[in-house]
Amino acid sequence: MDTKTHSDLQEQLTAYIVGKKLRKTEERYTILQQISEYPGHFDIISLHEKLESLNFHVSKATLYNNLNLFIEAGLIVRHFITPQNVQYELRSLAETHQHLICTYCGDVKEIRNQALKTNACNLKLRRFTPEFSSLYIYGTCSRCTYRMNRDRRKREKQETQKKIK
Amino acid sequence: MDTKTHSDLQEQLTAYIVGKKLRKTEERYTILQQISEYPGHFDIISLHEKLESLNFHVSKATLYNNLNLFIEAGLIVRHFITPQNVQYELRSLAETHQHLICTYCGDVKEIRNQALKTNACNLKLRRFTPEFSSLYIYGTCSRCTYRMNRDRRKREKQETQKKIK
DNA sequence: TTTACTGCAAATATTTTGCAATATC
DNA sequence: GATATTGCAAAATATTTGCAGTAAA
Repeated sequence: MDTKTHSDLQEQLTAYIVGKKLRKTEERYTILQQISEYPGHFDIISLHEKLESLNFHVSKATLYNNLNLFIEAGLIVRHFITPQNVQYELRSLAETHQHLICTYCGDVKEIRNQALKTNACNLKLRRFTPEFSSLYIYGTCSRCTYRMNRDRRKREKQETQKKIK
Repeated sequence: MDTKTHSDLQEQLTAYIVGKKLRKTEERYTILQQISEYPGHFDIISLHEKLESLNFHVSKATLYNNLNLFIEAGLIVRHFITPQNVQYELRSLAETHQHLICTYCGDVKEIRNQALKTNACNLKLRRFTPEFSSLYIYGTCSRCTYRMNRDRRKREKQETQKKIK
């Protein structure tokens, strides 16, 4: 685990909390600590279970509240894969990759492609200050491509046999 | 309204339906017709109301089913702004712009920036066939920036007056 | 005639909200 | 001491599912 990154996160959180005159609660720092240990995406349920397994009990409401706080503080980002599949990720991690999302099964993969990195955050826009950008590439994963081809072949075979009958 | 685009859409839908051995229902073509008239984003509720106002009654379930079908057919795309704010858009429109999403108020704006257009769909990826890509730029809209600065000034003023007392 | 599609309502899943208790500043 | 934060449960919201009836092929 990259402890430097984690203490950076702590500092960022503290700066945000102090700036907004909010309160430094144990929950906030413990939740952030656990988030910093994820090597990639996580969802609310997984995070809740992770905390429970450490005997650190927080309510879902508190998790939601604090994840929103972390998003506003720029520490994490939220990926809306589907309305039923919302994933969170450290912003510093999210900046390193793009997402492939299968339109059929909803599977998410990450790719690292330098050519796709946009300079969206350096844009000078009127009436908007960009902080972070995400590129989502939708398409068909190999498993779904295979499944669909197989189903089509099966269907065509049935058609042929019907005609023979 | 661009009728050429709309008949293109109809043709695409028919091709998809025939290819998958599905059925050409009145609902599908009427829903698609109404979608083609949107100049930008729309959500399920707006679409439902639009259809109701024409005395064309379809259930929400049918709308959801068919929007999913249209997505699979590549006619429309879905933008997950937040879990409570899911927007749809003609794919041909979505390809022309990028999205600015305010982290604080959830407001969505569109920008057209040629430099940000990626060639993600031309990528040769292993185990994935890209169809469509979306770039989301998160940040702070001018209204929220203003609101936050104003609140901070107000807070600081209160602090000062407290010390004076 | 087969079965995909639709409508309705119930079920499911996720996130938000209200409020009392607690903890931070 | 003032009030931000938490936990709990209820409420609100969005989407999916099951099933009976309808309609396309």
